[in-house]
This record gives sequence, C-alpha cells and structure tokens, in this order.
Amino acid sequence: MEEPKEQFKNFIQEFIEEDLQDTSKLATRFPPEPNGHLHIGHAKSINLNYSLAKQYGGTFNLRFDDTNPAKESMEYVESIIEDVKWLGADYDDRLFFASDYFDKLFEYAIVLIKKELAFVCDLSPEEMQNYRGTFTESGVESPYRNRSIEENLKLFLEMKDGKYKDGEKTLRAKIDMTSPNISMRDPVIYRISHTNHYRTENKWCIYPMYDYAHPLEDAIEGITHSLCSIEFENNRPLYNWFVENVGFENKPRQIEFAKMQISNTIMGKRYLKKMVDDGLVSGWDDPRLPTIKGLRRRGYTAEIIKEFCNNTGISKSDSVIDISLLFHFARNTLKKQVPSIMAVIDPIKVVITNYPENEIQSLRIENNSEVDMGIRTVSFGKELYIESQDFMENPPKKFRRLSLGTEVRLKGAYFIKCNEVIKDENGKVIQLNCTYDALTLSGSGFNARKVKGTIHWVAAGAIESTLNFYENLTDENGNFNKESIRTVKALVETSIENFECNRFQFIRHGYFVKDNVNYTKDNPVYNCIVNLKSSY
RNA sequence: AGACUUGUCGCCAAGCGGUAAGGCACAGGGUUUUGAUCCCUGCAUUCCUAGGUUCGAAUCCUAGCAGGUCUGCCA
Repeated sequence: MEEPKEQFKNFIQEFIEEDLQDTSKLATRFPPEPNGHLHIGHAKSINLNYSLAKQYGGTFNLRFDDTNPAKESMEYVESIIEDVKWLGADYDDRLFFASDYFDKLFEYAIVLIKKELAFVCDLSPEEMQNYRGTFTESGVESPYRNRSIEENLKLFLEMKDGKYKDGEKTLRAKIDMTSPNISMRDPVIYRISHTNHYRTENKWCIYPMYDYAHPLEDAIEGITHSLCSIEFENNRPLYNWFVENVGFENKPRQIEFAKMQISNTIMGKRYLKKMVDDGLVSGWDDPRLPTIKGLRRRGYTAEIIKEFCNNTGISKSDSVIDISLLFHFARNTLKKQVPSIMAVIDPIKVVITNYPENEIQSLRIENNSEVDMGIRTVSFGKELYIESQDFMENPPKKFRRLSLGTEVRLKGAYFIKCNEVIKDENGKVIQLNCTYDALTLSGSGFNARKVKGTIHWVAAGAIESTLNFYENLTDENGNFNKESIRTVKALVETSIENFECNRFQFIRHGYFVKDNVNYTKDNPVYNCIVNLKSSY
C-alpha cells in the first residue's frame, strides 16, 4: 500500500509528530479479536495503521487480541491472516497473540495487588451492577475492597488455580467509585472462566479483560500510537491508568477515530454472522457481503480497497460514506487495467437478411478501454444478438440507438438498418430483420453518411455465461431485500477466451470478474462487480 | 440526568485568527465507432444557533441546540 495523500494528513499524524522526536520510532498495530471475519471497515483500520508505519519508517504489528476464549477460534485467526496479507499490509514477522502474554499479564496483576491497586472481589454480577451506581449517582465501594495484600494474593492465586467457579470472584482495579466516568469505577480486570482457550487450552481458568489487557499488550510490544474506534474514548483514562500503574516506561498513546459506515451496507459482525447462519447468503465470502473475502470474490482488488480507504478521510465525526464512492474507486481503478469487451445481457436476435448464408467474417476490433489490450478478432455472421434495450419500436426523440427504419453502427462492424420487427403471440419483440451496408465496414474510411449511435453486439454462437448480479442487500429502509438478488444469462463475445486476465469491462454493463470458485471453461461464470451509470 | 465527544454543500472532508481546498453525487457544455470513458463549466457570501472579543472569526470566549459513546465478569 502507498502512503496516504498529503491532504489527508490529519490529527493522528499531528499527534505522532508531536510525540516522537524521531518519527521512525512509530509503532502501530492492528489488534483484531479472532471472533469473526474481516470486513471493509477493518480494512480501513489496517490500511491506516500500516500506511502510517510505512510512511514514517516505523513498524506495524498484527496482534490477535484473544482474551475471551468463549468466542475465539483458530479458523478466524487463519482467515484474518489471509485477509491482512491479501490487503498488502506486511507485518513481516511481527505476529503476536495476547494469549502469549498471559503469564506476563498475570504478573502485572500481582504488581497491582502489591501496590494495593487491585483486589479480589466476591460480589456477584448483579451485586456489582448495583454497587456501580448510575450516570448521575456515584457508586458504592465493594465490601471486599480493603482486603489485605496477603489475602488478595492468596485469593488471586486460588482463582488461578481453579478453586472457584465461574463468576464467583473477580480481580478488580482499585480506582474511584465516585468517578463520573463509569469505566473508572473499580473495573474488573480478571474474570474466572473455565473455558478451553483455542491456543492455551486449559492452562488458564482466569482471563484478563480487554480494558486491562489491551494497554499492557500495547506497552509490551512498544506500540507508540494505539489507534482505536471512538467507543473507547471513555476508556482512555483507564488505558493510561494501567500503563502508568504497572510501571511501563513506554506509554503508548491511544487515539480514537470514528468507525467507517457505508450507506446501505451491513457491517456489524453479529448481523453479518446472522445472515451467514440463516443462509441468507452463501457464506462469509458471498460477493454481496462487505467482508474482505466477499469483496475479493466480487472482483474487488486490494488496490481498489486501498484507494477507497485512503480517500475517505479519518475524523472523529460519525460518518456514513455513500456507497457510490466505493463504486467510483472500483471503476476508477479497474478502467485503467481491464479490457472492455462486448456482452449482451438481454438479447434480441438480429438477422441480417442481405448477408450471405454461412459466411463468418473475422473482424478486428480495437479495444476501447484505457489500457491497450491490442486488437482482438471477433466473428461476425448473418445472425447475431443485440441488447434488447438498444432497440425501441417507438423511440423517444433523443433515442440514439436502433429503431424501425433507422440506421446504427454495430461496434467495430457495419451500419445496419432495421426493416422488420417480428413479435411473438404476446407482442414481444423476438427478432429484428435488418440489412447491412457492406461499404460501411469499420475502419474502411466510409463517411458518406453518419449514424446516430453505435451499439454492441455478439455473434450467434458466442459464449453463453451466467452473470450474477449482486446488489445492495438492503432496501432504502435498511431492510434486508431478498428480491435484489438475481441471476442473468448473457452472451459474451468469443474473443474473451484470448484474454488472460480475469476481469473485464462489459460496455455499458459494468465490470465483471471470472468467479474463481465456479469458473470452468464450459461454464464460465462472471460476477458483476460494479454497474456503470446508465442514463437510459 | 452525569462524564467524554462531535457538529463546515445531498455524502465524505480540508481548514488551526487573514477573508471557505478536494473527492463523490448532481447539473450543463465539448470530444467520442456505444448515452461509457475523457475534457471543460457550474455547484456553501457561508461553516448547528445566538451573543461577545477582534481591524478581521469556521477558527478565540460565553450561552444554548442537536447527534454519538459509556451503567458486560464482551471487545
């Protein structure tokens, strides 16, 4: 990934430059809990942390914050590693696990106990809630708050040794029950959970809480700037309290910024999980999902995601980015690197009545994408297909495509004129009988008359493909919209076989990618990844 | 209600006391063998509101208003 553009130099960079006399000492991290798959919101954080480190010549760590064994698994670890690598965030050998720090974290808790800054509490969850107070009333100190250091040490060791059941005791920080900031009201730092951890298995039955573990993990790794989302703002004093009181020399700075939301897009982990579990989508890599795996399968490249992340800005204000911006960066990136070919999604048969039977011509067509993909050869014959939308029997005034009696150019081929419309018993147009003018071949220099428009076409015998259109999952009210899923067949020009790339622009239909999962030569499947704007 | 925090165009977002960048979207014009792409042009006398300080305020002060977060032994 490249460094962010200069105009997006923001408050985070100001902190960095203010705090570090030598900015190459910058150390950032991406600290996911392995309890789900990454989505584009995570990509933004990954990109930020990684590109900042890269920009200043600092370091970037990937750390799994696996302090809650109930939700975590190796499957998620592997998935996250795969996605982080695919996104291009190179963490080198700097892969860490909070669970590798469990011994240290335990020792630090003992330090706190010895400093009389932590105590073992016997309050039940309900009691603790009552003692905590409310937004306006201060809390009440736990009756166990003044146990001696020796007793706390003994009890804490017993907790560790499995003498107590889940929920029976906790280790709490001794801070201030009257603080207006509720996260400072003697927060729990260790809880008992006789749960198998996917890495440490049954070695531990007590696990550190996020609020305690996270700042210390950062401090241990020498992180200088700990970026997190805005909901941790209230926890910052606590973050600093732990680093300070455990006695770390390295004091990371926590900086919060707003999570990215995208319009009409479901990003919440639990909602994504529900859709996967309920079978509304085919899996975490369903191309309709904003997961990294989904986007990848949908045809997005890491570069598109990077561009999107780099150009949407970082701030503290709640923001919902319009999904059209994502589409814009997809188009903008791909148009520079993919060939455009002709494909007909909703075909009408065209018969060129004055064209010789059984004569197949090879026409050389220039690519009209930005990249020079050379000149390709496409067969042209008596029967072909055009887009049904490109024909109107009774066209409005400004219609520039084919209608009865008018002449248009077939892209890269000849002028044709429609003379007869054939309909089925329901009045649906099923065939157009046209004539062509052999003098008008593309590239022949013919200019005796002009034509209002050019349309794409595909010769009979082209590859038939299935196009899966994936649209937004929700309607304008945010409700899940099953109707938005549809599969469409399309005819694709045969020359597609000659292209080695797997992404194409289908003129006026958008960008498509061969779906690696389902693709076979006999049954090619393309996913529509972005619809072009179409104004007709 | 208490603490913390945010409020600049339809959506993002620069701006940090010197007279409102940029992108998306939108609208108009031009080029075009596709109504795409490309190229122009337009798009906040005004920065949540009201006062105040100042030669000068989106930027500083005061008071309001609106949104977000926090009362898990989740992260």
